[in-house]
Amino acid sequence: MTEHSATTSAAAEPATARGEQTRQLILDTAMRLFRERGYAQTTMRAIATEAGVAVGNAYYYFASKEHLIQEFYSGSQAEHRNRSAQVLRRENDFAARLRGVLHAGIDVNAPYHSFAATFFKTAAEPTSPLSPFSAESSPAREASIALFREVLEGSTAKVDPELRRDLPELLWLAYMGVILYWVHDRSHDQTKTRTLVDGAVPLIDRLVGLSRLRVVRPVTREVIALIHALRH
Amino acid sequence: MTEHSATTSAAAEPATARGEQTRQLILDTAMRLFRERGYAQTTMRAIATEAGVAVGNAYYYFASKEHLIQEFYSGSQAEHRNRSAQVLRRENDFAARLRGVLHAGIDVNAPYHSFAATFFKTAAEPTSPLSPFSAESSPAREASIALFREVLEGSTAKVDPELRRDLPELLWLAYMGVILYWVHDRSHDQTKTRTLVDGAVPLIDRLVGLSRLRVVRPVTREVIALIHALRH
DNA sequence: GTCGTAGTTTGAACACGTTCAAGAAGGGTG
DNA sequence: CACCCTTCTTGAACGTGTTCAAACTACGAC
Repeated sequence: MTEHSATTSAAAEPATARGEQTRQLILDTAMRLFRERGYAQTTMRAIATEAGVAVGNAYYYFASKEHLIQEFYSGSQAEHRNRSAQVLRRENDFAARLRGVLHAGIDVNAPYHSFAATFFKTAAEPTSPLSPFSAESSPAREASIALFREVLEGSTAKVDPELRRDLPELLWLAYMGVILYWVHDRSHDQTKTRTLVDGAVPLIDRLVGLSRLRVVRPVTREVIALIHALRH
Repeated sequence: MTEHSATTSAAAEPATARGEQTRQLILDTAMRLFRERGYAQTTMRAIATEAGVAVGNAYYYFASKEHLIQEFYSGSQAEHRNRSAQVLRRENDFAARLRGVLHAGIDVNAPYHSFAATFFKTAAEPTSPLSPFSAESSPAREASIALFREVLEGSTAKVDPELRRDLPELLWLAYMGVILYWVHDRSHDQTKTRTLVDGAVPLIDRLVGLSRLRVVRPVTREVIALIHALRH
């Protein structure tokens, strides 16, 4: 499963109302137990029992235990967009918009911090479909990048036109960095991650502003060329 | 095991020559099988059988299957220091030294790229003792940071004195970033990671050089203050 | 030589994720 | 109503990581 993926016996999309209901029941039960006991301490048997179905039934709808988490992932992403929309409507300063969206991302995920670690563990594995870089999560990634495109485009920021095209992806990458820090953040209520955001945003803002200066321009070009060469 | 660590029934350090021998035999067998078949495809039973011992014996010396990998981790780190030493003796230009050490890091790990992903998966989990940020791998981390301190101190680079103290840690962090990219790098012979290093090093070099300029100084201070606030 | 103890080794047993062949429900078609 | 076919459900069985009580080994003390 690790070295060769692809064999994932794709779980079924429910085709009937009954199916949809069962799927939702299993998912809700799983999420509840994950929150109550943690991911590792929640067995598939426990989920099935609590949901009142057979173990195999869970595997009819979800290819694996980890795939149960992917659901929460896309759910939280939608919620992230919602909460960001408020800030984006209010602000038009680039730094304020970026800061708002980053904080919104933390807000949305905060309730799951305790088992986000487990999710992250899987996501970090390159062959995993849950990896934020994988083809399988490409739609989710694109949606997230689109959010940062909106941060930029709705703002008054003046940016090197060539950088403008790639900046949303870079901001998304920075967001991934924030998440990475957040996952490891053991401080109370993850306040340190807030500090990181509040400290990093002005720096990014200044950097982006500088990108247009004639002296810095060549460096900007260099960076852009590099990330183009590195993209998959 | 995920949410609450600590319970790790610590595996024994061999106290006799016989023990030392068995431990080494198990480790060698495991590493061979990992390379031959990949991590996931290698069962503890297979390791035990091939090594000619009982399954339980492997667990006497290694707390878990993943702990077998930690051994390779510290081994590769020693090898990284060795190989870096050659470059560090030859060069005294900061960029050249940094580039050399980063490439050495990739060289050393290249043979294990196929299953480094699995290792990384575990290392990414915050609660794991294998995490490069964990207390348990603190000695390894310190050793690695020391390597980057040598990169800096043996060089002719002029650096803001306040930054000088923290720069090695930042370089180590950049190295972690390179490794992160490398793990996900699917290009032939991971040539893209080489591109990343060759592209990023001049940028870092320029940035470090700028840190002393009167205009940039306040930003430098800001960055330093931020990373101090964020350190655990 | 016998005993005691620390160190080592064993393999059956356990828990959990996952699979799969068999069957049940549901509902359209004649 | 009888039939078929898709969709869904079941739970026993499998493979694998891990545990543990019991046994074995080595070796110094007496």
